[in-house]
Amino acid sequence: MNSSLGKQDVGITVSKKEDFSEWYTQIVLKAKLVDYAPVKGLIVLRPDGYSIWESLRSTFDKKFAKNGIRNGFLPILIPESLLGKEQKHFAGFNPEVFWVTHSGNNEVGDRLALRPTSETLAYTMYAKWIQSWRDLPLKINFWNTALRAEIKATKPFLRTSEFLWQEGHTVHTTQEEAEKEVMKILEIYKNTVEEELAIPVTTGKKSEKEKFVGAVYTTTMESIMPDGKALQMGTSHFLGQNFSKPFEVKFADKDNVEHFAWQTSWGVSWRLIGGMIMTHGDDQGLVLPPRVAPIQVVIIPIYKNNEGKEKVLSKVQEIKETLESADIRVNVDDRSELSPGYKFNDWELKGVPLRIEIGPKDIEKQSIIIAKRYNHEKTSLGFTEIGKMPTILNEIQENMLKKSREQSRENSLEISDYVDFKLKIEEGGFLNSPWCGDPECEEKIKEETGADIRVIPFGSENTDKKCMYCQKQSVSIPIFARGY
RNA sequence: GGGAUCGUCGUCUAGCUUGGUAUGAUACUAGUCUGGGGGACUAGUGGUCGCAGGUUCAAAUCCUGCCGGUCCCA
Repeated sequence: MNSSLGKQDVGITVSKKEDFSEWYTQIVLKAKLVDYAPVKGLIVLRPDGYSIWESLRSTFDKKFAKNGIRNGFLPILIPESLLGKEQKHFAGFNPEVFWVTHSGNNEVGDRLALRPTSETLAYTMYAKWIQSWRDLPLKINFWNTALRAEIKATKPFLRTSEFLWQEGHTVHTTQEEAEKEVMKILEIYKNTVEEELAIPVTTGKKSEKEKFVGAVYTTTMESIMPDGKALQMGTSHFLGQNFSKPFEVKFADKDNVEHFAWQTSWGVSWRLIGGMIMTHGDDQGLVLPPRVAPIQVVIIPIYKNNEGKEKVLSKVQEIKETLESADIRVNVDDRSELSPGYKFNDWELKGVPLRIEIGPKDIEKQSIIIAKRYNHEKTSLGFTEIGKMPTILNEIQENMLKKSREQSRENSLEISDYVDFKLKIEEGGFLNSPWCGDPECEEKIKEETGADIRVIPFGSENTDKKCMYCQKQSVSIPIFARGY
């Protein structure tokens, strides 16, 4: 372990294939995305991690705004009386709620929950703000954190007691309009995750058993990770009137009759970052899609002791300015105390999508060396072609999505036979298998195989197959998998 | 929910069985030489041994409790 090779301590010491869990932990820590906080289950997001989140946030904000959604902010404390107003909702969240019971030395009257989610609080406010159909639709998004106590098996980004997310809450006059909104949001989620993070997702509905507590139904997007486990990437819920009734979110319609409103809620969290790390990372470290990379291009100048140094550095400066004027995020690694080889490894660990090497030899040849992070391809590029860099970055982005699409396709199977199912689930992956719709079969399958229904893909309903468990007529072909 | 395992300079680690004030590497600082895949030499800096009790003349080491990390299985 502590061999004389110091390099083993700096980089990733296990392989993704052989020890996935340990590999993931090393990446998030060594690429300096996060560190552990002093309290169990909580993490600190460092600048390289946070800027990925900021990038996602700004993309979502633009798309939300285009869809008429504005941002607001809600406080973190919710009184117990409010949280308990919708009973199923409360029962679902209660086991993992952190409670504030004191202010200073005094006990508080009504216990205060650190928000596990904000439906109850948001809708208390909405009830005050909405009187007429003219006040609708009301569409507000909240960027905040949610707290849900995770006692065991915490993992940075994937399972922590506090997580960064956005929660959107919309109110509509009709069921149709609300349901349309649910789908619209899911569409925004899907194309953002695929375009920005280069992770393919499957969209559809959750089963009754897996839906959001309090929702009429939940739509979801699911991804398959390289270790064969499923990761829920985001959900968009149709709440119907389940919350508008207890919270009295009512409006007077054009005919002056009072109606309960129709609602939606939806969210994605920093779990998306975890999915990105798992999907693209390799044994050298993190691999970032260009669109979310804090640094897209790193330039490493190479020179022999002053000889040619000036020439190299001035060319580097010139290239840097060219790239910056094309809106590329560039960093020049001019640390003099480190060798070029060290820098190569260092930036690979951090996942920078493209590296430029430039030294005296290149100056002579009027070209630079470019190395792509995601496929380790190293080629040379003439000075005159540097303007192509934005195109090259776009190609990297697209190819990363293509590559991960292939990966997920390879990890998806259609299985109709339960014996076969039990065998294949051990290898992980998405198994598309017919199901009768009975929660009892779902439960039994979960018990016997550890796999649950991740998503019932749109368009997989109405099959002519038999339920793989009970052999009755099936109603859909859900994706079963073991999940995070 | 069940089980296993770990915590010693920033990082990795020796020492723990058999108590006597902590070893080495790397990193860091300064300088010289280097520089195209984790460089070399010289000289330095850095640790209340996770925390709190207990046993003892004496605790990194033994005992108890707590905190935190990791992995496996439901």
